[in-house]
Amino acid sequence: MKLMVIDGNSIINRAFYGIRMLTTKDGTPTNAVYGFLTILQRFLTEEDPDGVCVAFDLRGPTFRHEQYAEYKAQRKGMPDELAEQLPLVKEILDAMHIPRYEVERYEADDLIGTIAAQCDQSGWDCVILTGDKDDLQLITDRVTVKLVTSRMGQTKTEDYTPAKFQSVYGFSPRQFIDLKALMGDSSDNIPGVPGVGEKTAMDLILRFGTLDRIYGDLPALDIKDSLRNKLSAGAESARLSYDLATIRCDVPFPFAPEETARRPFDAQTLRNLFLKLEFQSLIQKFGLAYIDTRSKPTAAVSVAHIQTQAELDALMQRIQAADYVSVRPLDDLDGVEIGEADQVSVVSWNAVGEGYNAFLQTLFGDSTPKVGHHIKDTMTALLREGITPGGYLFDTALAAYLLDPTVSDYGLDKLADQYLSDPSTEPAHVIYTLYPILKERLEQAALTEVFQRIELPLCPVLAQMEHIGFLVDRSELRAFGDKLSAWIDDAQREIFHLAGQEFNINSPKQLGQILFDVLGLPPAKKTKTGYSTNVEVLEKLKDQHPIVPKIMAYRDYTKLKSTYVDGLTRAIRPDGRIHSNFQMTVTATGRLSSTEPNLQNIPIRKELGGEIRKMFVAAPGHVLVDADYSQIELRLLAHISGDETMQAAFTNQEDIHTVTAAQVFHVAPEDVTPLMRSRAKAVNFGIVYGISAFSLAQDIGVSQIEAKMYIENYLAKYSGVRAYMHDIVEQAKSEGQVRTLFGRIRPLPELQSSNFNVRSFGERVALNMPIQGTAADIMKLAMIHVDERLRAEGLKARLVLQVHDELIVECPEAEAEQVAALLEAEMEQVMSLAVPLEAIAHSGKTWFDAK
DNA sequence: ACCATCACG
DNA sequence: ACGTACGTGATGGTG
Repeated sequence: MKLMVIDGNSIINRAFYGIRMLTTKDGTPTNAVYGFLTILQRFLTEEDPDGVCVAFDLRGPTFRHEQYAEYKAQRKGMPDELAEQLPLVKEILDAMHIPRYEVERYEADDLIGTIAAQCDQSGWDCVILTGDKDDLQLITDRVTVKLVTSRMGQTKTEDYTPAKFQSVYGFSPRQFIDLKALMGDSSDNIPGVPGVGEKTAMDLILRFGTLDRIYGDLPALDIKDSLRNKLSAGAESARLSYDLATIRCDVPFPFAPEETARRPFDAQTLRNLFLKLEFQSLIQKFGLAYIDTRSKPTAAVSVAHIQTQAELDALMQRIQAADYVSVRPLDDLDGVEIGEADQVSVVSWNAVGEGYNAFLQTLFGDSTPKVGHHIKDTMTALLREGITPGGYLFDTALAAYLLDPTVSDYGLDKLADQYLSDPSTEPAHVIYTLYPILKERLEQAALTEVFQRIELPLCPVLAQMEHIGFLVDRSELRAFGDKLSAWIDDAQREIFHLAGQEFNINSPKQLGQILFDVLGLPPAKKTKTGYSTNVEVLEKLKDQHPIVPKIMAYRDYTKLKSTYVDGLTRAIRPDGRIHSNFQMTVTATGRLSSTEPNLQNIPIRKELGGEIRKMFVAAPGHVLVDADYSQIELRLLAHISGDETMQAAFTNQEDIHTVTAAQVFHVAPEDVTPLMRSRAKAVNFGIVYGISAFSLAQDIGVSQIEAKMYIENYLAKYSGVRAYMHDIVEQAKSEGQVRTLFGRIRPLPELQSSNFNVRSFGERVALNMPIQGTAADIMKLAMIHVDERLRAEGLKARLVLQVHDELIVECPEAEAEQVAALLEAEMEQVMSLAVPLEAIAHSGKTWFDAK
């Protein structure tokens, strides 16, 4: 068994002086509390002790003052900002059910000594967490000290065992007292021997061991007479210091290690305290984000395997009488699990046969209220089975995503661990139990609107898109692939010839060796594994050796062949169409992602890449209508920041990059050159991403000084943007998160980091997420409205793809114009901003032609 | 499993 | 002084 005992005052002191000041909105200082809790949480995790407790000093005089009036006499009281944080720490420890000890007339050290001695007696190991070296004297085979030091905001610890102590000091832990008796301690006002400092004292202890040995035979000691005289004169002082420096291990207070046994936190109280102190990141770290007092212990869950039609009928009757049930499909809908309050029923095609399809029809129909987990996926599977899904109230995965979109996995096991006090092992029952809890959590986080208005209604739209897929011209794709193969062969042959040897061009390692070792070209950059050979590096080298442009062409061809021609060909289903997966719970900003295959990164920027888009086609007699938002993120920046100059540019339908160039370069708009416009465009993008002069310079190839000037000019002209950049970061720091205009959140624990890079990243995200995320919200709403209108107007047109600011609809040729107008209108009218939203539609037989 | 690279908004 | 723009996914190579 292992006990961790914490020197409360010492750790709180470290935290106070080691971390920059933090306060709540009403000015309560919190940095010491925050630091203490961070350290506590870290070592509870790292050490995983069986018991934990904290010892504190009390304000009044101690037995040492009675012995020696000067003891700690000159020590100033702690600053008010620190003193007022102490009761907060104690309140939090109480909510964590961690015992804390303070005894009149004794210091925390003495309590720790006594606790350590008790552990020794009871056969417990003891770890002392402290920032105070004095405790090193307590080290034994069972007692170790974790010494905390904080430098530059980084908390480090050193573990002192007897061996470690011996190797550092050269003598044993108990002799630490002898050392202090000789050298004294100015901060505690322990006198030591006048005239003997650290160096002399160390030397004496190393040679003679203890105070007793030194004074036992002072006249015969082999030392200089001057030192002998000092020791002699200071004898009484040394004895006193020895006494003062000795930590008491027999403080009369009742203690048994068992009483420190770890207990669950009072999660509700703790959470409320953290909310009051604005410790959003700690709510996450301590796993308090999802607690709910109303989650009661669940009754035992029975599992019934439905075998007969009669059982199935009985189940259906219960389902229709219930407020809701949970549904979890098994093996591609060959079966389903139904969750109710105290039971789970498994229904499978194998077991019930005939009646299964009718059962599914009712179960997934509009009039059966139900909840699920990743319901969009279930809906897509249902459409494949010819069933139109409806009646979904809730999706536990989507809810968990909205509560924290930065999590990588919303598996049921994980959610049960986080949200439920008494996790059931039956997945369908977990969904059933999670529903009311997550619903309440959404409400508390003000996320209900995003859930009800955006995420939930988007599910059937995406399911429909996945179900329909995008038609691909397989034979054209194959023909293009054959062309690429021939070009790749040619390029490879020439590369081998120019290199004078064969090697794997796809291997950055081998390519680096050829370019920089064999051919002697100058390496421009390195990665952590070797030379960098990326396109920027090759671009710089392309005039220095004919092999370089060949390699660039080879890379272009192989990328197109492997990822697009071969990759997409593999994804074509028997219906000739590609059915991508639109993930709703992946991005931290609220965007969708597209996988297996990814249709959101089909080439367009380079000419040859555009060929791939020509393979995405409309069915015979149909066309594609493609509509995209123009400058949606910059328009949102203009709206959200309130910058009137930028708003005017959009309201007057001016070209934003040209206007920006005129502002940044101090010229009239008609005098803006293409180079100026393209640089201004880079600045506009950079601003949205949370710009730095370094990166902007890198991006557009100007000096850092020049880039800095562009940014300065930009922010001088768009002063509302400057104010926004400042204000949003401040707001994010105080709230621990940012929000889109529709209320979607992203937590930002990075802003609390003591690491400069991590914190800077958090600041950039705080700028960007409200913009990128609001654009995502707007697009999702547009999709819901477009889908609704297409159906309401009886059109055959259907959405097939979304690429963040672009929608693609496939429709009969005759519908093209109506659909184009409908798309533009619905996209533009999603919401009214301080600037107009603009969407432009084109149509064509291929995706390439429809842009 | 991770890295480097490169495709997109 | 820090190290360097936001959000993604697929591929081939490597240890």
